[in-house]
Amino acid sequence: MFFLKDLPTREMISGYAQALNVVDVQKTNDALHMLRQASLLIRRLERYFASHGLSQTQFLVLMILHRDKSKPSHLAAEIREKMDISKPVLSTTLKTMRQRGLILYSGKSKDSRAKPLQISDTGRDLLLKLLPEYFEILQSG
Amino acid sequence: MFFLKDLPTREMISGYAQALNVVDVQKTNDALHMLRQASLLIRRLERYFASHGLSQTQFLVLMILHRDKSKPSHLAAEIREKMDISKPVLSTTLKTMRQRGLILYSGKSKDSRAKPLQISDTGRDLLLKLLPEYFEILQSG
DNA sequence: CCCATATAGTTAGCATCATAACCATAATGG
DNA sequence: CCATTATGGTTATGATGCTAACTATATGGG
Repeated sequence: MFFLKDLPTREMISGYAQALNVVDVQKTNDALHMLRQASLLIRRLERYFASHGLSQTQFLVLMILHRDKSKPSHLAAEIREKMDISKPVLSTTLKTMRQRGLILYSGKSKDSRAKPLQISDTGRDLLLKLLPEYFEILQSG
Repeated sequence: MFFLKDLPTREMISGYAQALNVVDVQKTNDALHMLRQASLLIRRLERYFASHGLSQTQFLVLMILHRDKSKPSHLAAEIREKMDISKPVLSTTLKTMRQRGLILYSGKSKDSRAKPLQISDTGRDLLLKLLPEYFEILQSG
């Protein structure tokens, strides 16, 4: 997250520019504004997810499981290919989601280390319930 | 942070659109791309700060203290007016920064609850050392 | 066949964020 | 002038993220 309320003005960036080899003042300014906008949006999304007991990560896992219908089950490793997130975090996230009944483990793999999992009906229902306002928030920016 | 690697395509959003009253597919698409771009950028910045033992929040506090030279000292409450951050987080952040010698408490206030603080020479030196690459990363987007 | 290396997933320890509740002092106003 | 309310700051607790180190199974070359 990026929490600065009053961004450096272009004049200020220009001030730094002389001393610091800032090549492109406009680009720097744009990047700072993007960070601020995105942070505000993410915060709104997180608040929304939290109001339904989900973290953003949990929501995204549901999205991934729901939208890829090419397979009946998925592995944590496959989810991780679609989500920039560390292995331990995904591991504990999935554990939490299983405890809440949002996903379930089933199916066998040739690889006995792997643990195939699927979205549950509960998970699917929750996701579908959240989607409309999710898109609304995305569009509100 | 927003960690989805493969964003929903416009076709996919359009698919949802019918069922979910997504008014503006383009806007939704743009918002998702902005989230992804900003997340990647923030991650790069955080990695950079971390390589110098700072969190993003600590860096921003240094920026605020350094750029506002209108006062010799600042209060936590004043910093908070410039940074969307909760009171406890700022409190512990400042505590950490003081232990590391990046800021120091001094000066008296009429209000005996308040604790005026300033950036230290160490803090200023570190900030100035980090600024060039900070701007470089911002421009690299 | 077996040892080295890679991979699936978990556990441990730490940092950072949030909210809620708290202490202490200021300010206000009947 | 004292009770209420507001404000500056801290502490407690819990969620989520990270890296490092671990277990266990697969895989591949000698």
